[in-house]
Amino acid sequence: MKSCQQKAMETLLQGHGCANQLKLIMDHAESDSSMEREDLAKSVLHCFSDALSILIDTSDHNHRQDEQSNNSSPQDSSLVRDESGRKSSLHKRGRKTAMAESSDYRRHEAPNPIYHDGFLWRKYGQKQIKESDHQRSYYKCAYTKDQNCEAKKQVQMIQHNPPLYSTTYFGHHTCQLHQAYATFPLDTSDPQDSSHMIRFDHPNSSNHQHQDPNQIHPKDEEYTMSPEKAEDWSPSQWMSSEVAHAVEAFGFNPFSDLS
DNA sequence: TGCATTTGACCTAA
DNA sequence: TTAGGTCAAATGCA
Repeated sequence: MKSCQQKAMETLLQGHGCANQLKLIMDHAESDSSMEREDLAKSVLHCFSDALSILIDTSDHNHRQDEQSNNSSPQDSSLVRDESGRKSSLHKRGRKTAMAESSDYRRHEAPNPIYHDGFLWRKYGQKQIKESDHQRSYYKCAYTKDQNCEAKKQVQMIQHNPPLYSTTYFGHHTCQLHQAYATFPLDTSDPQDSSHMIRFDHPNSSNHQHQDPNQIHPKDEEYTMSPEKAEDWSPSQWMSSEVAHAVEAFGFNPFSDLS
């Protein structure tokens, strides 16, 4: 397992180096290096996506090991317990069973729901689950139709205090994610901001309307970000929780040098 | 006006 | 019959 962490660290360090190079190039924006910037942006995004995959897999593996040790009873082996000790219906019935038992099923639990995990999601449903006090949100890849990508995820609060969210991924992304990100817009209208923040936006998405599809509507009692608060955003707030935790665990912040 | 989200209805497996 | 998953019209926002 340690090798996975090391692999993730190496990937993050690689991304760190690319980000630094990008910063240097942007500091000398008068030079015609748009191609180089694009390549570096690609590299940075690729590194974080890879690290993210590694960390999610690692987290999930640990979680399953915990479950196996906690559920030593054979008849309980197919059940997942949430933090309150309640047996989740995740593996119990219907389509859920087929989805959950597929090899493409990955689950992650964190104090914050994973909104910015490097992929662009579109919410297509929300449901009150009988055995849970909280609603479950259903997301599918934004490129489901465009690129026939079948990746999906479910986000559900499983514990209120302290908050704990379960994010379950189903299927693999078959969309050309990195290709799409390669052309993401860096808003150079404000050089200060552009040198501090790399946004994981897609130019064809409606994010240019400042409507983040991953942002939960206030109605959901989830999180929204005011412009004042956004100024105080640290990487741990806008990166996925996995990457942020890795940054903290490995004792460096790849973006701290960018200011 | 176009887009994403919301939400009630419908579908389907157990 | 029940409950989880999905669809699609309605709604809201920029």
